[in-house]
Formats: sequence, C-alpha cells, structure tokens
Amino acid sequence: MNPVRVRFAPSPTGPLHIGGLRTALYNYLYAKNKGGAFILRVEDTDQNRYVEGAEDYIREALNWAGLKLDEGPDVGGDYGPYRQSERRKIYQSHIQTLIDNGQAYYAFDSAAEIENMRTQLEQKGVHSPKYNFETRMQMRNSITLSDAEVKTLMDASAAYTIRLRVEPQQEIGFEDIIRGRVVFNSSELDDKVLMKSDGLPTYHLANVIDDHEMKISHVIRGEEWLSSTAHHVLLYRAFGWESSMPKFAHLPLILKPTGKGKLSKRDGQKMGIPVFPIQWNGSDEMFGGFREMGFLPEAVVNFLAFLGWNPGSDQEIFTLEELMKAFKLTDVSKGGARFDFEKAKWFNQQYILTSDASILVEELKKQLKEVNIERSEDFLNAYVELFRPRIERLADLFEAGKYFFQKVDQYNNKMIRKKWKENGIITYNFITENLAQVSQWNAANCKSVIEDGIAACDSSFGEVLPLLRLALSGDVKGPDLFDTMKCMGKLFVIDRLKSAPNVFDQLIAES
RNA sequence: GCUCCGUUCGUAUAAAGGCAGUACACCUGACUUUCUAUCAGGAAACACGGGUUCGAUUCCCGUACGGAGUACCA
Repeated sequence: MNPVRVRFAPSPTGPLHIGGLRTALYNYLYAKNKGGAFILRVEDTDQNRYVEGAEDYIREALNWAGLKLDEGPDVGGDYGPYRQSERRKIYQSHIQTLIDNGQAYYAFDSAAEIENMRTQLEQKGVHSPKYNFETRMQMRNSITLSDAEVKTLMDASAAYTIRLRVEPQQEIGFEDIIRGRVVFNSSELDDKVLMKSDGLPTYHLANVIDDHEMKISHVIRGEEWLSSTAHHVLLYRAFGWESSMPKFAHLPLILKPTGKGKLSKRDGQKMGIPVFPIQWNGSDEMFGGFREMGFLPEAVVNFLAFLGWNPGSDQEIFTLEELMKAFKLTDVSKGGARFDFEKAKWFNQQYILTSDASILVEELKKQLKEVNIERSEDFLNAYVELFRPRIERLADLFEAGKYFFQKVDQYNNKMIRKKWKENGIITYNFITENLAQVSQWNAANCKSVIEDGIAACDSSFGEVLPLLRLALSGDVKGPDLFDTMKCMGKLFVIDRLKSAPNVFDQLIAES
C-alpha cells in the first residue's frame, strides 16, 4: 500500500473562501487519519489572474485554522518546487513525450479563427461546438499541416498551443470515493489545451504531472472538477501512468445561504456574513473574515467539517484531533450543503463557553486597548466569566458589558419611568446608604445588605433590583446583579448608585 | 442545448427493504431580579410517477427540480 499523500492546490487569484478552506480541511483530515502527508501546491500558471498577497493569505488562513503543512512552498519537502510557475521545465519535458508519441499536437489557430469555426458551426445548428476530433481536421495544426509547414511556422516563432488528441468512442470511467463509478464517453470531450502559447501549462496538464511526480495518492477536490476528471484520466493514460493514478474524491459544493447557486464572495457583503476565514485587504476590494468577526478557529473548523460530513453519531463538538480520528471520505455527503450562519454562531458559542479564560482575556485586552482602557487581571478574569455565556462572538466581549468600563451611554427610559417610583426610591436610597457602609465587598454581603434593605423597607426584589441594575448598567438585563457588583467593585458601584437618581429624575422630567 | 452529479423537517444531516432519529433555527415550560446559558417539552421532512417486493423513503426506470462543467481560468 502506497503512503497517503494529499495536496491542497489553490490558485493565488484572491482570498481563499470558506469552501476552499473546507477542501483543505478534508484533505488534511483524510491525510492525518491515514498517517499521511498534507501538501500545499500553489497553482499559479495563470499570469493574468495572479494576485499579490493571495499566497500569503492562503498560508495564513491554513495556519489560523490549525492545518499544518508537511510540504509546501516554504516548508519545503522532497518533491518541490511546490509552485507551478517554478516547474516549467518539468512540464516541458513531459509534454514532449506526448508530442513524440502522437498523443498531443501543435495548434496554430488564433483566438479569432477558433471563434470563427464556432460561429460557423453554430449557424449550422451545432450546439456549442468544440475543438475536437471532428473540427480539428479543418483547423491549422500539426495534424492537418504538413511537416514542412509546421517547421516553417515554428521557425518563424508563430504562436501555438499544444492540445491533447482525444480519440472518440472511448469509455473513460473511474471510481470516485464519494460518488461511486463515474463514466464519460470521450466523444463528448474536446481537445483540451495542455500548453498555452505563453509556454505555461494549463491546469489539466500541470495538475496531472504534478500529482504523478509528487506521488499524490488521493485527489480530494470540489465537485467543479468532476467533469474535467475525464480529461485527467485520459492524460494519465497518455503518459502511461494509469495504473498508479491517484484515487479521486469530489466534494459537494457549499451553496448560498438563500437562493440559488454556490456560495460566492458577494454573498458575504450582501448578507453581512463572513465568507472568508480571515480578512482580505485587496488593492480594490476588502472582505471581512470569520476571525475578525470574533470566531474561534476551532469553531469554524468544527462548523466547516459538518458542512457535508457527519460522523454518523450524535456528537457534534469535535476538536481537530477528534475530527482527524473520526473522518472518513465515504461519510461525506453527495448533495450540496447550504451555508448556515446560525449554526456557525452556535458552534462559536459552544467554544466560547468552554474555551480557556486566557484566550478570552487576551481578546478583551485587545478590544480595550483600542479605547485606551486598562484593568487588572483579576477584574478581566471575573468580567470574562460573567459575559462568556451571553456572547456568541469574541468581538462582542467589550460591547456586551461596556458599562463596566465607561459611562452608561444609553438608559432604558421606559423601564426607569416604570420603576423609579416612591417606594422603590426609598428602598433604593436606603440600600445605597447601607452598601456604602460595607467595608468588605463580596457577592454574599452585597446580597445580604440588599436583602436586609428590602425587608426593612417592606419592599421586594422585583421592585428594587431592576432599579439597581438600571443605575449600574442603564438597562434591566445582564449578568447576575450581585456578581456584577462584586466585579465592578465598591467605589465604582457606590458612585454609580449615588449619581443615578439625578439622571433618572432628569430623564423623567424630559420625557 | 449537451455531458456529468445530486434531491430526507426551514437548514445541516442519521438510520434501516418493516415506528423516519439528532443538531441549529422556531414555539412552550422550568430555573433566575433580568438578559443569556442550561434543562424539559412541542411543531416540522422522505420531490413526483411507474416498476421489483408480502412490504420501498431505501433497490431499478422515468419525470421534475437543483448544481457543476462545457476557455490559451483554475
């Protein structure tokens, strides 16, 4: 049995979207499940679409998600280089064998000539005509031209491409790990360009040569590649590599949250949801990422793993390690999976609930730094525990309890009017005075002072607690009131309780 | 158009030739001073038509619908 070697092969044409990350994840999980290697190969054969920074982005996104590379452009490995633009010589030598044995041919047709052929045939009623076994006979290529003519063109450095010679009526079948047997007839296929006129290979050629050269055992990629796999199989045959051809697994696509079609980067902007793992700052466009939206990488990985895969049990929360152990390609579903942001948020919340306090504290510190606030470790730890169960994104950590750090910016007027009434006022003032007398602060004695005050004034929790809460936070919701007071500290609480009545009176007078 | 792939609650999915389960979202209740979290409960699905079968949501064939591909892009 050959060792398992899988590759993630993105092209650096922009930020990697969440579907790409999932492909990388499944590759990673499969490799690690089998004790194999996870390889990054950069498919940068299209010079026109190359985008500066995209390769770094891909690396950073993989790194954020915790997918460690065994081989790749900057980690190295025995099968490099791992950037296709650096492998030209390899492609050129291999394409020559195809030319020599007649499996590929030179084509000198210009774009206009090909276009012309197409429109002519369309006028005759042929639907989407191809450059194939029929039409190539009327084009200018090394099959129709004499050797002398070809030589003349070559000597004059005429532009040419190299095309695969696809013979009709061959059955091309392969076993897809997810979908079972898939069969194509070669008569449907066109003579794919293998080498472009700029001397660089197309995806199909580079892909097959690299997978072979890098001893890739399994090709795990998106469903959009399923159709072209027929061409790839043909190429393996042409090279005589069919017996060692990798196994294929074509993943279902990730669909738009609503409406039709696959998820696109536009969906993110349109619906205010992240479609990218981390933020992308392109020269002309910017996209937000899960990371910046306050998602933990473990949550995103867990969410993504479940978009098209399921362990067959009821367990949903999985560490990367656990995913690795449980993952099977045969458990991947066939149908496209709709992107569900609600579920993503739920996963995130689950991870926030159980994540290490230090992670939350660090994140909070970052947010506080932006507004020039500093607090003790003890305070931050207490705060984080208070708000951990009531946020679904890290980014909300500060916002959720802003009133702990700065003046209340918004009072709930409606509740003030409802609660700031005679008996409540008396009890409130009574409790405030008594609290100021307490020398040692903890949740227990705040609580007993308040309880005693309520009893002494013949009041009730429902009458007074909302008032205390309004005074401290401006609203009637939030963490447990006594824990809130303990975390805020005595001076802070007393100050806010004493100044609040004026604010209340004023707000009521204004309304 | 053609080729290939697919279709189970709103969403992600499970299982089995014989009761369609779980999670998110939704609704109700419990716990709380409140908002969360948590717990308990509820509503909600086999696209359609044939065939095989004692029995089909499951296997087969059609139809519909959805998706991908159909470039000197990957």
